[in-house]
Amino acid sequence: MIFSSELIKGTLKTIVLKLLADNKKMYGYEITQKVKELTNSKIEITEGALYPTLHALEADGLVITELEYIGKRVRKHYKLTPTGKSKTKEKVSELVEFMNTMKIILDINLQTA
Amino acid sequence: MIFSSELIKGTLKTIVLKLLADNKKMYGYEITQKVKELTNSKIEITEGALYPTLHALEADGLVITELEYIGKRVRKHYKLTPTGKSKTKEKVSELVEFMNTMKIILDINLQTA
DNA sequence: GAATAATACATAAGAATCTAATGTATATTT
DNA sequence: AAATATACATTAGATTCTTATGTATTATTC
Repeated sequence: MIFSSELIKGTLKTIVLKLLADNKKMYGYEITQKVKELTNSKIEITEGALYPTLHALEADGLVITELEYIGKRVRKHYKLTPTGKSKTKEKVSELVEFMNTMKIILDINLQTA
Repeated sequence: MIFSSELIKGTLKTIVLKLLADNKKMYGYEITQKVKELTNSKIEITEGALYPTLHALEADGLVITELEYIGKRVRKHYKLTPTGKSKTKEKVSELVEFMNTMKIILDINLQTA
C-alpha cells in the first residue's frame, strides 16, 4: 500500500532535513531510495517534489551543496548548515507533537458531543 | 503553540470525517470549536478551509446535510452516509499507518548510510 | 442601549506544494 | 543491443490551504 500523496504534503521538507541530519551528506536520488527503503516502499518521493524542495532548502540557507563526479555523471550532495541543523530539530519536534495531537482526535471515541 | 499550517494539509478531511463518526451530527462552526477544544487550541481550523471541505464531502456523497433554525439563524448539520462511514475507517487507518511509518523516519538515528 | 464579541454561514484571490509528464544524459545489467 | 537504473532538472495543471472579505443574527459587556 502506498500512502495517498496528500499525506506527504507538509512533511516532505521535514523528512529531507531529518535524513540529512542522520546521514551527514546525501544526494537527491539517494534520498528517494533511502525513504523507499526505510518505509518498505510505502512512501515514495517523486523527483518533481524532491528537487524543488532541495532547491528551496538551499535558497533558505538550510543546506549547502557539493558536486561529485562519478565518471561523467554528476551527483549533487546536500549537507545541513548550522541553521539547517537547528531548523531540523524544530521541524522534527513539531511533527512529533503534531502526530501526538492527531492521535487525540483519531483515538478517542466520544459518542456524544 | 499553533502548528504550522502546512501540517494540516492532507489531514483536514480525515479530521472532519472522524469527528462526524464520533458525534453523529455536527455543524461547521461546531467542528472548528471541537477541534480547538480537543487540541487545546494547538490546531485551529479556518473557515476558508473548512467550508469548502464540507462542500466537497457532500458533493462526493460522503455526508448529507440538514438545516436547523435557531431563531432566524441557520445551522447546517452534516451527517455521514454509509459510504462516508466506510471511507472514514479507510482514511483514519491510513493516517494511523502513515504516522507509524513517519516515526520510523523520525526516530531512528543512523549515523552512516 | 450601544458597542463589542461570538455565532454561523459563505466565497474568492493568491500562495504553496504536490503529481504526472517530459527532457537529457550516463552507467549497468541482461 | 536493448532495457533498466542512475541522476539531474523543469513545467503545466491540480489540489488545498491562507487571508481577506462579506452578510447576518444573537449574546455579552460597559
